Amino acid sequence: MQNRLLAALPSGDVARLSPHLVQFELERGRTLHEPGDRIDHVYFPLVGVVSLMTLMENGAAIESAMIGPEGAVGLPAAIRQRTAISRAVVQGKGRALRLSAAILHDVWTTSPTLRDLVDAHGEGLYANVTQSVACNALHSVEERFCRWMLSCHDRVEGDTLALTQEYLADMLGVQRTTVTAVARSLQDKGAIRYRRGQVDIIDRSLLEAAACECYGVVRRNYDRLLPAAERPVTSETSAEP
Amino acid sequence: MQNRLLAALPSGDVARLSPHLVQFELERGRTLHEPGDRIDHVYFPLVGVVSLMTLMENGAAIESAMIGPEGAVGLPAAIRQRTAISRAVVQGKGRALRLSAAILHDVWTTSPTLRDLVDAHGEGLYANVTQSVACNALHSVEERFCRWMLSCHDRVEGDTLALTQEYLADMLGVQRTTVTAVARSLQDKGAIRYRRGQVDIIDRSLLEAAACECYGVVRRNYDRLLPAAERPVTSETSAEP
DNA sequence: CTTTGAGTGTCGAGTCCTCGACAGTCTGCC
DNA sequence: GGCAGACTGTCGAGGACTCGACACTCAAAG
Repeated sequence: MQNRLLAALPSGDVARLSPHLVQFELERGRTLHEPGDRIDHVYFPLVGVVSLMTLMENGAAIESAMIGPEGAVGLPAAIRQRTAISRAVVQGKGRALRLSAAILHDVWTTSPTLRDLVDAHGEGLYANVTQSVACNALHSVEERFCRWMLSCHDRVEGDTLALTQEYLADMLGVQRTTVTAVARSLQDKGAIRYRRGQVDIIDRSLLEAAACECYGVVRRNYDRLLPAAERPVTSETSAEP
Repeated sequence: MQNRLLAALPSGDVARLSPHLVQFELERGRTLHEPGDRIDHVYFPLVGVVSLMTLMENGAAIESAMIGPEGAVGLPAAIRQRTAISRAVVQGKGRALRLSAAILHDVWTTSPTLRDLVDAHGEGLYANVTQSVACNALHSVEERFCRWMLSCHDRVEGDTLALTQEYLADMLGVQRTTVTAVARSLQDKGAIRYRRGQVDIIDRSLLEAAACECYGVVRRNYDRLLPAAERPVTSETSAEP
């Protein structure tokens, strides 16, 4: 699996960037930046998920967007040389390529393709957040739970997600007991199976049926804006086993 | 009252833009663009509010952001020559300056100040939407009602807002009966007074006390990113009568 | 092998908000 | 002046989610 932004760059740009791309292990729970931090590095996930969290004054943190191999963490802020406005937390184990913001900015000034990609990424991210505004106001916890599982599943390898119900409750901004009830119900339906800190996706189509439209809307947006993923993971394209 | 983006431009840029700035009346309820529309014009509100709405498949529309004299409608899409992703609806009567996207793009290519302002506007808007994600998940209807009233009050002249409870219910994504109850309660407290399709703000400090933190967070963000408003409207800066 | 702590199951009271329904009231228009 | 339509008031049943509490279970560390 590869990063869709890097994959879309012409070879000339890749040649200029690659000497500065550093392999970086995404360790679960690690914070990449806090609100107010200056952005010195950009992370291009290859596998794995990074959550962008909005912090509230009482310490609550809720996910505003999820970034995986379709994007990069810190992109707009790095280019504009600004500070971060959210907290970026590694959600699931994975790998990324790290790049210094200065190098990225250099290449950005001379590469129209990179500029286009940065813009496309920004638009996809904005559309994602915009959709979440509506989603959090209008959709049930079960719908949002399923949307979240699917988004996550798209961005990692395999069908097992390492996360606790408490963690997920924070992401969604609800009580743990509510997550427990929803998870239980989805397990009874055969959509997922979970153990301590681990969720297996058993039947993706059941999740898709129970998720709100927001999952598909955001996904189609990215597909429209960025070159196709190397390994498509939509159910429509999956072959029989 | 003036548009903060235009006010921050150097005189050379203003000279190039002003022949193409057209006075435009913001009429309540008018749609400036729909999702998917090509953006041919950008609107710089002088007084009044435009709501950016996210549309759902079932026809529901919910506000993702509010734009007034601190910003512009269609900015990022016009510069990048992309299509709109939300519906833009005029919320309250007002005036704006309209500018062709092509002209804006021309000046943008040569003016670093304009590029900075566009970036700042984008960051403010993104921060606004991000905050709303959390707000919609965590805050009560009364808190969000107050946040909305304050945001709106900042962007119009006078203390009277022309809007129905049904309209506001749509914006917040809740039932009208809930809005009625909240409005009633705030009127009893002496914060507002309302009649058919009209709300007077009686005691702004009561609204501020009942609003969630999101109002202040977003406002301070814009103040940090853009040059100060001509007519500050924060309670802190108000003088005694 | 035991202990410890993290993760999950469950319960129940209580609150917020939904959803549908209908009655009243104001405004503008004919 | 009266009518139609838009706007607001109110009610009540019901559902979704909160909030605090406590018991249980598993996994890893000692």
